[in-house]
This record gives sequence, C-alpha cells and structure tokens, in this order.
Amino acid sequence: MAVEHSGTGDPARSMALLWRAADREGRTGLSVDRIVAAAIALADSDGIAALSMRKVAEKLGVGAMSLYTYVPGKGELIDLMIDQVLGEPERPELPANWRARLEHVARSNLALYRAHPWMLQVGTGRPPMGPNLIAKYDYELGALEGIGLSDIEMDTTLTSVLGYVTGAAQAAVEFAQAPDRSGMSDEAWWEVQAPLLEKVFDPKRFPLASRVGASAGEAYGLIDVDHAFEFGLQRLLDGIEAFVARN
Amino acid sequence: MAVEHSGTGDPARSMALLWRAADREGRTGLSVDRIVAAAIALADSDGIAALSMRKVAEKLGVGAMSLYTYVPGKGELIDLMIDQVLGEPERPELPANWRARLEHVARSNLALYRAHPWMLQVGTGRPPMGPNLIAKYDYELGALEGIGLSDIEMDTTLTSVLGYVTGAAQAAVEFAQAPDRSGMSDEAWWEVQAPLLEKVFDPKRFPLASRVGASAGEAYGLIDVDHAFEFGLQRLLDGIEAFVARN
DNA sequence: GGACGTTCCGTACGGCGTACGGTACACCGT
DNA sequence: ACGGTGTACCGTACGCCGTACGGAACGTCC
Repeated sequence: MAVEHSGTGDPARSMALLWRAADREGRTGLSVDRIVAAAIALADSDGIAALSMRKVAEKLGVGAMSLYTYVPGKGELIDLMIDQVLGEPERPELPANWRARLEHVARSNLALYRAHPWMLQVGTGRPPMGPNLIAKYDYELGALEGIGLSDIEMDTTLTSVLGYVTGAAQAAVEFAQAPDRSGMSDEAWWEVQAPLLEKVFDPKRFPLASRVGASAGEAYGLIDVDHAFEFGLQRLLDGIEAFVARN
Repeated sequence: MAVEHSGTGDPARSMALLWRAADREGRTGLSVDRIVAAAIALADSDGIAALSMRKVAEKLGVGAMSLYTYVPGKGELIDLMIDQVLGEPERPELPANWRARLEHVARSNLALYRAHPWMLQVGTGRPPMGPNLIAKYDYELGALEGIGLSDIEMDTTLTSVLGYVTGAAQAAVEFAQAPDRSGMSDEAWWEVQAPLLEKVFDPKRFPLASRVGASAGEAYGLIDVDHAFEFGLQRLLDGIEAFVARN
C-alpha cells in the first residue's frame, strides 16, 4: 500500500529517462515508451495498488526482469508514468480573459485526474522534472501572465488553484469510482449503512451533522460532485479576482 | 504501494468496531485501541507504505495473526486509524466571527495532516462512518451556521474549504517531509538537479517556467510553503465572503 | 478434574520488488 | 562463413507482504 516514487535511484539516470535520452528498442520490440504505456493502462483500469512489475511484463508478453533493462525500478517507472500523462492534455491557445484561462487550467487538471485517478495517490514532493511537467507549468503560468502579478504571486496563485483542484478532485474522483471499486452502488451502500448508523448515531449530540447531512443526502443527484467542484472553484476565482483588482 | 481501505469486510462488523461496541481486552492486554494506536504510531513515523500487520504485531509484542482476533484485516484497521486521528483535534468553542471560525477549521485540518501525513494517501470515497468523523463534520458545520446559507450551501462550502486544505496540505506536507524521506536537503537536491536540468531544459521554449521558476527559487525560504497555504486560503475565504454577502 | 469457549499464533500460500547470474541473440571484424 | 563480444532477455531465489487454516494454550464454569 501507499505510494512512493523515484527518490532512491541515480538522478542522472532518471533525468535521462524522463527526457528520453538514449531511447533504445530491444529485439522483442520492448522500449521505455511501451513499458510506461502498459503501466499507465494497468494503473488506469485497476488502480495503482494493482500495478506490479510482473503484471506490466505479462501485459507486454515478456519476463518480469526484462523490464529492468529499460527502467531502474518501480519508483522510476511511476515517475515516467507521471510525466507521460502530464503530456496528454491538449494545450490550446488560452482565451484573452484571464479568468477563463484559469478556469480552463482548473478543469483540464480535473479531467486529468478523472482519466488517471492514480495520480491522486502518488506523492508530489520532489516531482519528476520531466519535459511534460515543465511544459505544463509553463502553459499554466500563461493563464496568469500580464495581469499585474509579480512572478512570485503568479507562482503562488497557480499553486493555490492547483491545490484546490487536487483536493476537490480527490473527493470527486474517488467518490465517483467508489461504486466500481466496491461493486456497490451509492444507494445500495447507503441502504446498508443507514440502519447501522441509526443504531449508534444520536441526532441530539450532532444536530448540524444530522440536519445538514439529511439535506445533502436528499439533494444528492441534484447537487452532484461536479457542482461542488465548480462552486469552490468560482469562490476561489472570485477571491483571486479581488486580489488582482486591488493589486 | 497505493492505499485502499475498508470496503471488503462486513459493514456491520466495521461499524461495531468504529463505535467500539463490544470492546474486549485479551489476556495479553491486547485490544482494538492498542492495535490502532500502534498502527498510527508506525504510519506517522515510517509512512503508510511501511505499515504492515507484522510490524504492528511486533510493536505490541504479539504474533501477527493475533491481531486478527480484534480486527478483520488491514483495510478495516486503516478505517479505525482514520477515525481515531479524526478525534484528536481539540474542538473549542468557535469565535463569533464566521470567517475566523472557518480559518480555524482550515488550519486545524492542516495541522492534522501535518501530524499524520499518511492521511493524505488514503482514499476518501466512502469514508468510515465513525463517531469522530461525524463529530468533526458537526463541529465544522458550526463554522457556517447562522450566516444565511442553506443547508446544502453549508455542506458545499465546507467541502470546498476542506478540498482546498487537502490539496494544499498535500503539497505542503509532502514537500516538508521530502528531506527526511530522501535523506537529502532541498538545497542538496537542487544542487544535483539543476545541472542535469540545464542540459535538457531550453529556456526559450519555456520562458515563463524559466522566469517564474527562477524567481520562485530565489524567494524560496522567504516565501515558504505555509505562506502559499495562507494565500490561497485567504483568496478562497474572500470569495466565500462575497458569496455570503450577496446571498 | 473435565469440558468448553476464546485468545493466541505457527505454518503456509500466493503475490510483491528486485539481486544475481546465466542464456541466447545481434552484430562485428576477419 | 565463423568465432568473439556485448547486450537483451529472463529463471531462480530472497525477503517482504496479507491472511487462511488449524492447532495450542488458557480462563472459566460445572
């Protein structure tokens, strides 16, 4: 359980891999790209917990140890997976309105997390400095360029928005895929949970949880998870707008 | 790697455990509480990746399989760990000013993540419905009570703030503990990384990343990770304040 | 003292990451 | 055409993991 990445290995080797210096192809057609792609496919469909070197190798019709010719270890493979998916989003010309630009950045990140939920579970301290991470950073800074913010304010503001997106996406995405993972619909889950909760839960002790929880429960479906994401995003952008205006 | 929790087991059993119905104590002094406490201590110090039933048992001077008398499995143990740490924060009377209340909630959550970074790595869809989770929800809703929001708006607003805190905390906490985990200071890491990056990085292709990254790099230490957390929080609260005012 | 229920746990199975060392192939100089 | 050499591939094995299973040890009651 729990996800570590990179770290241990030779940084120079990692960097060479990320930037695809010396990209070979073996006699079975194996390559870093194919390994990374297979690993991403596995993680997308079965979660990062189910990602194993043996399974990746099997998917490629190859012995497990063959992977180590191309990739130093699982940690580095995950680094490569991260930078790879960071390169997926299209990065079209940004609109003239900076707020629309920032909205696009936020939604694009949410879409990324939706497509690759395992991204939410890999640690982000010391990220792998690959080409796509840098391209993403550069592109996203473009949303905040030319509106009167200092460099540091730009960085901090972007970090704030991405922080919000990460946190909100975590809730939204994991909630959305809970039925699949557990083989149990949300309704079924509540039908099991509710009577159990009723036996131990004292509404008098937790009046707000009781009242608001009931309201939120009824409204669920009407007010969905996407709506909550948008609500918070708009509040955050309102706050940023006020900051930009007063700057 | 990667973290799953709960799910598989009998929901009734899980609920009984969370609410500590039928809490026994074995002849060796073993109990659910002691197991959970030992597991939390392990996860706090070595990360959730290093948490294993065998290590928990060893810490308690007991055979690994003895744990299964008290806890159905590792997933349920993690559920118990979550609810346990959710009960740790003091929940003092909230100030009269709702914005101060919400700030307190946000910072208190950040502190929780700082104390138990592994919390950031456990999935949050279908959370364990324990007493402390509910108490926390009730308490935090109190920050938004009586300011003219509907029940659903209260829930959504709280979710937004907690989403921001989770995302920002993920960045802050993991960054903060990277030196420990890797045995390498941030400066040392950059000293290794910088020359490698210079060889592959073209500033012309990524002018913003280059310029802003450099500024942010220089300012690091002055503008720290806490500052970024506070900045985004204030922006979000500004936006919420505007929403409350116009409501 | 005996029976019974519960707690404790040794052993084992299948899966993991990966170290190590061997094999077999592609390509080279002759 | 042929032997030599480097590299791609991978079988085996080690020490971890979660936990199923069944037996041993114990407290408790008759």
